[in-house]
Amino acid sequence: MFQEAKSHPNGARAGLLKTRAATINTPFFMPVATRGAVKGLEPGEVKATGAEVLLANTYHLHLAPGETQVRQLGGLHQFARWPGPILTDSGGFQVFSLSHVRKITEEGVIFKDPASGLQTLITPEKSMRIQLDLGSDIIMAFDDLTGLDPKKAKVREEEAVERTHRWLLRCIKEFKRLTAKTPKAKRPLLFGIAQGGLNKELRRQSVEFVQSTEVDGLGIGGLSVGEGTKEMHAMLKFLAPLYDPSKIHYLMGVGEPNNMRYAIEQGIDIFDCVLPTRNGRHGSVWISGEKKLNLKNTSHLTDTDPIDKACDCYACQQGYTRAYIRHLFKVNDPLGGKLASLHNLRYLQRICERYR
RNA sequence: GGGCUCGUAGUGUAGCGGUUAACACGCCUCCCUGUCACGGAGGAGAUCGCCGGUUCGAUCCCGGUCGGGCCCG
Repeated sequence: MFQEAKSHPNGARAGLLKTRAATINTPFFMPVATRGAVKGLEPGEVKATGAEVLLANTYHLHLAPGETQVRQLGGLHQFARWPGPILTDSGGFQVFSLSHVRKITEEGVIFKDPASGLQTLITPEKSMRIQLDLGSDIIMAFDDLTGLDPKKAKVREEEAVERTHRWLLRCIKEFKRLTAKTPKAKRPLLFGIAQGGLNKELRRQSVEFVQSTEVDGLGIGGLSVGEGTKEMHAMLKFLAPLYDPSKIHYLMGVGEPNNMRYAIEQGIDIFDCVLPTRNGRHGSVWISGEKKLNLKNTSHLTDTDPIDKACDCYACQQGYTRAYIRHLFKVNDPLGGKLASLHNLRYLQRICERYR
């Protein structure tokens, strides 16, 4: 359940999201723990960056170790030692990101696991079951996400939006069936996802449709998939007045600092993104002044500054120099990626904290 | 002293009588948005040990020379 506490003339708002695991202040950013871990980081380290909710992935955890295994081991919270809320992505994004190894039908999506070669059918119903088995606190509807292929975009986009809506109804039905006996306070939340690519009319219809259902939150999907910043911002601005203020608004996959700020001022409450951790592991960090720094660059060979003098993250506070972290990257020590990840995560958390 | 073998980018290796000499690693720069991802894309870098010969043309063939390695005395 979401409760708006205050809003700012700039469009940003702060509030509380009540989940069965904890009540969280919004806006917030979720680090991505696809397979149950924020790559290379322990839960305590992630928490220390200010993160309170983690995002895990239905498809990846279904493949390994499997939801039955996770359930038998006490659920994802127990398994991964993260007591806070966990949001699970439905596997819908993999319809897009693994588009070369999947086939969409009305029933669901057949994925071919590139590692084992095994084929798996994920349907809206199955996605609900997996997420409940995992023990997720915020369950995402299974959606159909298109890319931005300019040739097929229009037809495919309409089809994707309509299918996403049909699948949402199936998700809700299955979710209700499976949680019928669960007391309301112990039930996870269910978020629906609006699609529509860069088509405003489709987007409007989709947002309105999703908000008209019984979902607890509205996910904005299908952005940050290759469109330019201008297009994305224009869409966020267009959508802002359409949101139901009593619902929470989750912009899926966005986490580039500028985009996040912009989105918060367009009424967005939740974010997730792989950028802070993936970029971190690849040596790229954000520093004050909206700058990006590549720690692997030779210019840091003898650089005794911390990543960012103004930063309060663990890596900067410990006094690790850019020269040292560069060295770690050069010799392939995972500590480099870890420190940079912690730094980037903290950078995004500070943005959210300021808005709160 | 005799025989054999090797010498090509920072390193390790390909290669072939014929236009810009290949590959891996390393190096440099950029990229990454609901994670197939310690990943991806570009780039710099070699007078092919040296001298001479054969040839229309030599990194490649021949001779010499220098350097490394192995074997026999």
